[in-house]
Amino acid sequence: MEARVAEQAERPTSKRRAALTRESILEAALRLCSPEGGGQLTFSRLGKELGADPTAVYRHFRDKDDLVLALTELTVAEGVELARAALPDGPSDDWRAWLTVTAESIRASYLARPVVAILAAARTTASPAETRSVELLISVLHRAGLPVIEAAECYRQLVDLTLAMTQYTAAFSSLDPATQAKDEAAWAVKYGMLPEAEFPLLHRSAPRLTELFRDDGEVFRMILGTFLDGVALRIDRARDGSAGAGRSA
Amino acid sequence: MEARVAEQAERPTSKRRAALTRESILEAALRLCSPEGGGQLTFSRLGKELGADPTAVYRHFRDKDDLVLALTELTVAEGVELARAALPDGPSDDWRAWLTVTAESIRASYLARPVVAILAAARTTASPAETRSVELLISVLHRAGLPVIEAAECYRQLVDLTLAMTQYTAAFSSLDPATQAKDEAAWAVKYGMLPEAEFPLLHRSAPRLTELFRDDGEVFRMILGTFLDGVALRIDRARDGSAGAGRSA
DNA sequence: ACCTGAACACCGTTCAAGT
DNA sequence: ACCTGAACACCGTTCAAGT
Repeated sequence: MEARVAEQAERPTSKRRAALTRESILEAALRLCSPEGGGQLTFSRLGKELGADPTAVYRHFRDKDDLVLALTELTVAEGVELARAALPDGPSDDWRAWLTVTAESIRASYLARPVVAILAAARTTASPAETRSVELLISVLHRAGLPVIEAAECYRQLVDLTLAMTQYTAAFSSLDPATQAKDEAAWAVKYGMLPEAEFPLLHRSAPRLTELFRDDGEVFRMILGTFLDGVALRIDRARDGSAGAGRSA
Repeated sequence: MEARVAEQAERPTSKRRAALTRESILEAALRLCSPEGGGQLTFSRLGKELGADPTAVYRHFRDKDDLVLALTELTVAEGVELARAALPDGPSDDWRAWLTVTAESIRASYLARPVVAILAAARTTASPAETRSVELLISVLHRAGLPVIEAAECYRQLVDLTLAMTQYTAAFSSLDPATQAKDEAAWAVKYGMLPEAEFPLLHRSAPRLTELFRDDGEVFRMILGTFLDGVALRIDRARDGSAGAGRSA
């Protein structure tokens, strides 16, 4: 027993590979998923990063989906943590700030590893971090004035909107630069050169649209703003009394 | 000359393969992309569908991205056509109906071939059908009361929101059934069994959330409704006069 | 109990050879 | 001018063999 321990500690400087564990594999995978790590997640690259045979990962994860789901849990947990750090303790009454910070935090943690966004934005892990965060979001909307079920529907809208936009952005920015350039050219050139006679409004707004092409974050922030204006309207409606169930103005 | 024409028409019933053209390839590709066609687009399947060698397609499209972009143009054109058919002639003054129908139509044409949504929802082709539709959308918002640039920003928000949600839905529904079942279980089981003491609101709204999991269309319609409420607020603000540039309430 | 490495069925793409 | 078919560099995954 003692001899084996000693043997293990014997060559601390030699390049013996770290024992493969779920945690060490997830760490390596997160490194690969980040833009600095190349942003691509394959068994081959993962094996190289771990100094092990690519198929060794199968001893710790059933398949790639299993691995991706575990990465999603970590990503969601990080997003929730980011949001909590940016918010005052406990759910304040500023529901708008609360929802904005939560949405931006989730988006940021996914965009730090775009592959995860592409492969699993629409997946549900039902991890503790996730369920606690959902309960909190619903409570913020409920305390703002929405009935419970409507608050839950509203939470769902916000999260799906955020995840969908995040996946959309991640998918585009993961295309190779030459392909992205094709699209940028479509905006900058084709939309910029539309004849004023036939396209009077597009002619005037093309510069702004090209600007927006170059900054997805701006479009997301605008959508979030408009969406939350709609939520505000529903909250006002719910507070004004139980009557008047009409939808649109 | 005449002899060759006669020769070509000679065996109309024999199984001579149709000449490979850009159009015939696109038709075959659209067939494969539809759910009934299997929903997967690969050169191998495409070659089989065309009765030709898989690599023959490379004589008509530079690479897969070129093919996908052409399919995207057709999809957008179909969406625009769908919207026009559902709307009265010319842009009416009911901006809300206009935007709703346009968003639903684009969504429907992409979901008829989910692979295209997954691979190219975020791409810009700047095709004539696209540019004409954009000009119309901006004009509807402008006539509703928004300044041109704000109308353009609003168009962009609506389209990105719609395309992102469509890609999100398409990506999830293209997962194999076993994988989708994992997520459904997360909602129906884990969320349904949360202890009431710790999760009072989730406990009450879990049934509704599970319902929403099963119908993405419903979530999209709700998001669209909330978003358009926000747009209505901005239109009111713009109409009330040029003062009061504040964003949120 | 865990890891290795060959093997398999797929991808998109290239290129020399056919007609 | 267009199509064929072998070939290449990748994917995820399986499985018998090692230790």
